[in-house]
Amino acid sequence: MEDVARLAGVSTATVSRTLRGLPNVSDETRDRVLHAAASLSYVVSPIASRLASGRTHTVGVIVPYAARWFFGQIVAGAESVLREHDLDLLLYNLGDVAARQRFFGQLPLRRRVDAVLVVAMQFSDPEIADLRSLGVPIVAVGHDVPGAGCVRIDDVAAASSAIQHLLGLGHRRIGMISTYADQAMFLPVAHERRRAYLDTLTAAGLPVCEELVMSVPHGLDGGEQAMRRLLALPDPPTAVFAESDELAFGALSALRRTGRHVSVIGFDDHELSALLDLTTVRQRVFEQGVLAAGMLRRAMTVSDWTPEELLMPTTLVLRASTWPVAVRTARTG
Amino acid sequence: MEDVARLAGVSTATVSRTLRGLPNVSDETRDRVLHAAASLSYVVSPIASRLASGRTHTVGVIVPYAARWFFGQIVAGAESVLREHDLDLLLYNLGDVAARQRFFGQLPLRRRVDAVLVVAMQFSDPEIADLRSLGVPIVAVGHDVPGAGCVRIDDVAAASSAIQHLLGLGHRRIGMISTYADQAMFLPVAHERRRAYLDTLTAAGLPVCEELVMSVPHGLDGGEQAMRRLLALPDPPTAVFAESDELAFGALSALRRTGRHVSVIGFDDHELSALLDLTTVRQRVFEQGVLAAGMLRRAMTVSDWTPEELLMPTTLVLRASTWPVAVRTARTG
DNA sequence: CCCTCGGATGTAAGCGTTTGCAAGGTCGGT
DNA sequence: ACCGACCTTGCAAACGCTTACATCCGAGGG
Repeated sequence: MEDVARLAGVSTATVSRTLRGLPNVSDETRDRVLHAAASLSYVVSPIASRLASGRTHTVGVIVPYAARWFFGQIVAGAESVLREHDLDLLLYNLGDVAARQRFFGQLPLRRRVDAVLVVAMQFSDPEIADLRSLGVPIVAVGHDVPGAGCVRIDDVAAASSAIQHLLGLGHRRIGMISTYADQAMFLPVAHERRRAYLDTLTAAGLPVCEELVMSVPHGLDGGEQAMRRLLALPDPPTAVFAESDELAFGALSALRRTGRHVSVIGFDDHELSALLDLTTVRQRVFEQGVLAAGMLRRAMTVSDWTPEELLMPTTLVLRASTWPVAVRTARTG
Repeated sequence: MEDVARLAGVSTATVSRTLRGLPNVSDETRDRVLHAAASLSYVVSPIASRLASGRTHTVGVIVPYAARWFFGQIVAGAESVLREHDLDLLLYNLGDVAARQRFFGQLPLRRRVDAVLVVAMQFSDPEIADLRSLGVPIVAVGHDVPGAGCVRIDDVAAASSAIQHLLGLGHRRIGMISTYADQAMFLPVAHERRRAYLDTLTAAGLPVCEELVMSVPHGLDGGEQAMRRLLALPDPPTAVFAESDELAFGALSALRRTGRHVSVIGFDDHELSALLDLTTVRQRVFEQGVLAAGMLRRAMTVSDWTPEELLMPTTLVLRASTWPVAVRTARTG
């Protein structure tokens, strides 16, 4: 920077101001500095800049499973807007208990980020307190975190619409594939969607059969296993609601391999759902990442930011994996 | 840090040495410092540390499509080992031409990373020169970059084995779905796999029909579109080799919707390939990310590191999407 | 008993920016 | 011609560490 200053015949202070586009630099000086910088192919050292300014220009992103489709989309969405504003994104993948404990044990985000994005993770109160202690704004995607901004869908309403759809097709014995009992890392949506399932059935005057709710680890294998167990029941369901499309894929797989026919509805509208003709509840995932990043930016820029809440719409996407209950299986009208 | 030093009754230099685990600190002093740091819940400022030491503790990762399965796996694999060694990972998504031009225009990695990981991207000579000018070690995943380390599979051999499989099933009219002509961002593997396709057919004494090689944008839609065009040919292929599983999925979709029957073989062994019964060439993607990160670490640690090359094995995974050519379609033996 | 050597510790000079403050200049108003 | 307001620019003190170098000390060796 000194070299540039010398070449342009100004002080480093002016170079700094010019390069950051601050006002109060005359046009003529600005040109000279920019030329000097260009001719020396100089770029500011982000590190020194961060030290001096006290801003890290970085946001921490905490996800449970970075490699999973949903989280990949969120992160990609957030990345696209953060990148545009020259903000770095630091990804923390807390998929297993060990990683999580380490994370909260040493809190590596301290002094390191200007804001935090939490994606679909359920935290305990002390954990939330730890996060809060970072002293930076927090935005959550997919669920509420006390004191944090939030971009999400109405999980209960969306899941309920899925069940309504099945009810509308005449199904009365409806199963669910959930991950709610996953000890290692339960997702908040698991509980909301399960609750919606239970409440909607109850509201429809149907009995709730505990054995129809399977809890399995997330993923294809989980879905397959759950469906197999459902099929093995003495009185199997005629339709199944899966907490996510990936679970639904597994369910479809089990059905295909066993030659059985059960309506399946998923959740997310995964990029492959159309291919598999899966009826599902669509949410715009990438866009939620984009919006969350926008909110983060606001939180970092505006001095008196208060947590915002953004509710994204969902759509029921009808495909061939759900159909009216066969007359002979129907219990009632 | 001053506070810690005061509390422990030592100088900041000793605190620094202790906290970084350097030798030449007596056990007794070490304990005192650690206690002091703990009681003040002090952590070093990574930024100041980086400024002073001149090391960024960061590796830049350049991918063409962050949200795609393959790249997600690579990044997750790399992240898992980098995180373990407290290295930050800075993701650059150069999916479109604009992002790419911006990237090479301002080279935001300057002064910002200690190493670079390039994932399956083809660069022009000037672009490679730009990367080199960063003065840090470079490791590529999925293909060679001159002067860089490399973790990859033998694409030609692997693709060739796919074709051999089809030939072995008696197929003589074999199509290919490729992305080689994608102007925006061609992947190096597109060329290698296409070349393997052409060479293997030629070596088998078969004529190469240009019209059997479809180039489409990557993704499900691309695969579907390509298969539709292949099916529309006067003399359609009896088998198709897809550059990636995602393209193959699209192809399967087209087949299902049109009710036609063509053997399809993919490449990658995507997590959903088993579900769709897709025969494919398996490569261990996540693991390549892990290994690449390990190589990066070596490159950053060892002073006289020279580019290494790691070749990963691939496996042909036989499933139900390929079958012997029907007698009536067979042209020869 | 003196000298040397090596390990433990302290001192202080950076690392490359940002930014509060002060200085100098310009310009319009009176 | 003078004054104040405003704009441009420079000065220099942070920012919070790392690290080369100096210092001190006790232990061995001669």
